[in-house]
Amino acid sequence: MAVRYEHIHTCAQTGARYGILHTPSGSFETPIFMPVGTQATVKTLENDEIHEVSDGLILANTYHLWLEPGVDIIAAHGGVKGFSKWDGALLTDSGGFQVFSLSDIRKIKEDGVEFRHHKSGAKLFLSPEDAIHIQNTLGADIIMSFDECPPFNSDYDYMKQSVERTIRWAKRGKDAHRHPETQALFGIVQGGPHIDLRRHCAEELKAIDFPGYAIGGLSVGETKGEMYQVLDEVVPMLPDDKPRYLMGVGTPDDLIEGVSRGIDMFDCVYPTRMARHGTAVTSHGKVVIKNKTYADDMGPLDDRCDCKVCTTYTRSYLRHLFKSEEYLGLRLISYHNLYFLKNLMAEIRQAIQQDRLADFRAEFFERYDK
RNA sequence: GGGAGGGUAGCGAAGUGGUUAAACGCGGCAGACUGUAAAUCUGUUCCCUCAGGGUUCGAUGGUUCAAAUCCGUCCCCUCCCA
Repeated sequence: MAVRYEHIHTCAQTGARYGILHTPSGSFETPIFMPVGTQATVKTLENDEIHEVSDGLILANTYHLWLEPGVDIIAAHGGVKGFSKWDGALLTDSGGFQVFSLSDIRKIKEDGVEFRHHKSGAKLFLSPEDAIHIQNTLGADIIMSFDECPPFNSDYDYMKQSVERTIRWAKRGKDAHRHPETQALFGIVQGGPHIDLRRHCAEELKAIDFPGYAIGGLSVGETKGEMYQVLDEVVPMLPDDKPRYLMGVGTPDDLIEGVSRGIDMFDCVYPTRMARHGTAVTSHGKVVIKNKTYADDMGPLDDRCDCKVCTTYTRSYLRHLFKSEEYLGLRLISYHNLYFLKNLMAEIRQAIQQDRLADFRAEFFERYDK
């Protein structure tokens, strides 16, 4: 197996897990947050900075890299890591989410998905086998099953049909997988809000046997309460000796709630996108740095943060960078936001080991606004 | 001195008798953003006690039921010719 999960401790207060994820590119403490670098770049940051603000495991996206620059160019570099010169660990998403997010220009068939290129309009086709083979070439340590991520509120019959297809695609993907010894293929549990469908999907995927399991189809517009309910039900369905990955989740509160429910891995665009749009994530909540109130604010972005941005620059300066559309602003907030989540996860891990995650959660929300 | 064109909300710029507090862009002020088609999108932007009311379109005096829009006078700007 390419990836092995070593369970070390369960928080007595919450049931949250502390463990170590062993991968071909290193071992990582969990729970872990993984920054997203869709186009083989965590937007605005360079590799040495990514190391500073992450735990060394990041994402890239099959769909986008397949289209641009194409598999051949990446293969010529020996894979995504050779291409971007990222020397940490890597996970690639399969493109399943893009089937959902580009839904107005796709046709889902049993054999795969017909897309229209979102820029050129060219007709493209991606099968579960293609998605795995592309990921085999991209060369990530962890690769994902090609799933369908339907809208949360899809009607039951469609959701059932979709889940069945996702299960069949998962099996086909595993059969097509060429490097199971160096790349761990994770299955993805779908089913929307329907617990029976979630259970069915989880059982079938466990029967196929994957080295890790993801929960998909969440953080797609449903309420937080709905998401937590699904987690409450679904996490216990997953094996204890395998990593559990909640896809697409990354607000500070959701990370804490997810960990408390037994999740080990997260990824999210949230910190980097918010940063580029001018919002910092801090221990006190969101700071919309463009707001006039920060024009003459001599304080740091987050008075509890020790990252180089918070220990160097004033809010006033950061606001100035955004108001004058200077690139440095995007970089600095991106850096801080990721650092903040990295630090948050480290605190969470420590709290789990000390059996005090519930206390930590209470303390965190005490000062965290909204 | 002669000729031509202009002065509209913070800026630029439409509008040339009524449905105009006045298009649109920029700027300003807010909001959204969760497996990244996103350095994007949305709202708002004369004043107030804001489902209503009050003052506007260089100034001033008229015409009209009604004017940013028509007429008179004045002020200012740009360009061309001397």
